[in-house]
Amino acid sequence: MSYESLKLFRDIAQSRSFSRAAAMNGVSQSAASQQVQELEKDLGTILLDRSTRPLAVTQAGHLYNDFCRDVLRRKEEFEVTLDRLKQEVEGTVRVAAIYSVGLSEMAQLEEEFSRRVPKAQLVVEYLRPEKVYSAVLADQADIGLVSYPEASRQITVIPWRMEEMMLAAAPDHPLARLKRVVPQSLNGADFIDFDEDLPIRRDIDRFLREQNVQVNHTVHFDNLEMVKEAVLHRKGVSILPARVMRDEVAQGRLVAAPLVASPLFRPLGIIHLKKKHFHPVALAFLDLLREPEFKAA
Amino acid sequence: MSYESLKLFRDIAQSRSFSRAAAMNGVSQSAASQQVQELEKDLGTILLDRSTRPLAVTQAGHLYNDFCRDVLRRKEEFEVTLDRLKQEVEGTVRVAAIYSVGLSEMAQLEEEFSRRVPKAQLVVEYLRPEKVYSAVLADQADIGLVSYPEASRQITVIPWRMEEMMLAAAPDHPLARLKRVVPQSLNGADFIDFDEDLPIRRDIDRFLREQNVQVNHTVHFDNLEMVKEAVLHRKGVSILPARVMRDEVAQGRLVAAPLVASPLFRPLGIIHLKKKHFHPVALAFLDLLREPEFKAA
DNA sequence: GGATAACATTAACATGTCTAATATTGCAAG
DNA sequence: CTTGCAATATTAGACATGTTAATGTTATCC
Repeated sequence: MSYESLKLFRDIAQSRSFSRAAAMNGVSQSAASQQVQELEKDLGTILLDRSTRPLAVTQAGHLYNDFCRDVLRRKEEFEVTLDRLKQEVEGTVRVAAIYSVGLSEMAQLEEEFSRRVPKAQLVVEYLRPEKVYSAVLADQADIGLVSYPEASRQITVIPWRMEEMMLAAAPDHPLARLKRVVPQSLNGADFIDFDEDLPIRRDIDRFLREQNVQVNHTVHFDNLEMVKEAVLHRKGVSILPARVMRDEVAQGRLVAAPLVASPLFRPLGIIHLKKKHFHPVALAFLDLLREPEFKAA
Repeated sequence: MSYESLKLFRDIAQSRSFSRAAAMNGVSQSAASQQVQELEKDLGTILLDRSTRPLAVTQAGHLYNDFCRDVLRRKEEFEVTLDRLKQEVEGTVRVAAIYSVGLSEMAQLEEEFSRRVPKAQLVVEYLRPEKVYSAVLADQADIGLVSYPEASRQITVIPWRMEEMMLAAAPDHPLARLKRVVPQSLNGADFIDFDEDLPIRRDIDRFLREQNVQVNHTVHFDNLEMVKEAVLHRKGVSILPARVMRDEVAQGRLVAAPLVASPLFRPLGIIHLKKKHFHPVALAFLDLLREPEFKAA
């Protein structure tokens, strides 16, 4: 049995002709005849009465014809539903990102993406870093955007961009007058930290140690936004990615000074399940992410 | 696609294992794997996620699984309905017979048949000869029982039995005293005829002519029962099949005397459509009809 | 009763499907 | 992190199934 056979029988029963139905289905009359004979042998019943012209459909033939119609209709239904699902799934890219990738950045990305692939839908969710990992692991997000990305058994990392870190200070802070900062300038300054278990904290600590700088550790937070907020409120200085301060700098509420000598970078990465099969739309989004424009932004 | 494939996929999805489902369906694990791969290629979608143990059914996989279940259920339903139809149709033999085959004869046949094939049903309809032919032609009867059977383009004849014809007379008729009748005894007798267009009439006329007998034609009827009735009422004598007079002879209401010299026979035949496909139960009935017991009765 | 149009039959052939053997992969235990 | 086990994937060749083209048979019409 095959869908072609079902359709063929249905057409034979409807047109009351083997040859016409065979032609309709692009097979020879012989094939049609043989298929029905085989079918009748299997069922142990005559379905069509060929001893009259045009042929007659027997009672059992009508039952089988109804069966064919029902199955073919159900198949159509399945195919339509599947297409809808494919459209839905394959037209959507689900991204989980940490807050600090920047909303304006993502808005720009979304705009460009919908321009290039108009039928696609981009769903971005902003989550705390560990939630980004679990969203990707649970296949609730196709792609994750995180800082200091970590690969694991199930997760693959694609390096995305390196964000330059700068000294962050309130405009009226003494250090704010410096256009460019040598690390030693920070000696003894009140410093706003990240929590000790965060990779960014380890990176900054390493940097300060290498530069032989001793800062005055004051408060610490588990996320970048709170650190920035604290700097804004003049609780001290910190070292933050330049890009996340862009708005505040433009508004004159914050000063970002490049670190001379040895610059410091925060790596951002794209993570996804190793086993993930990306559909074309998702691949298009990945391509977009990796273009210089967005890598550099 | 085949029902086996549908069942296989359903079992894979349910058991969440290729190998178990393959074993259940009596095929190799390799075959199961290949079938699903082919299917996924056709549909352009992943149905099962094998990168986890046990495997996971994707959203599309669930859709397809539902489709499989529905089709298989519909197939079961069809098969049950078909079996019922077969039981109904193939368990019934429809017979159309002329009146003069004899009710007691047929009752005996019915009894014997239901003893041999208990699940079978025999439907006998008594009709005038031309109605028997049209019932067979219209496939309203599987088998027809007629005298002087005539084959045609669509009808096949199976000779059934030859019924000996005897002189029929009322017990007090002068000819009733004869144990055996030579045709010449009939010379000048009042004779009750069949209508001229009936084969039995032509047969009797030929017989009388061959024997150089001149009878006195009185009334004529279009059927055997009326002729017998007329003889009973002493309107004259006639020549009738011995068997149809059995009851009246036993009751002493009629005398049946064999015709010596050249006996006369009425042929009975089984007729059916040339194109007819007899099912086993019908064949069993035909076999019964053709057994010596019923051929000779 | 012969012509013709439809269905059946046959044999050669192509295609698809299965099995057996083997490679690869996911997972869990050491 | 490696190793072993169990599950799935891959491959090639045997086998079955379905198709075609040619030809035979049958129903119907005139």
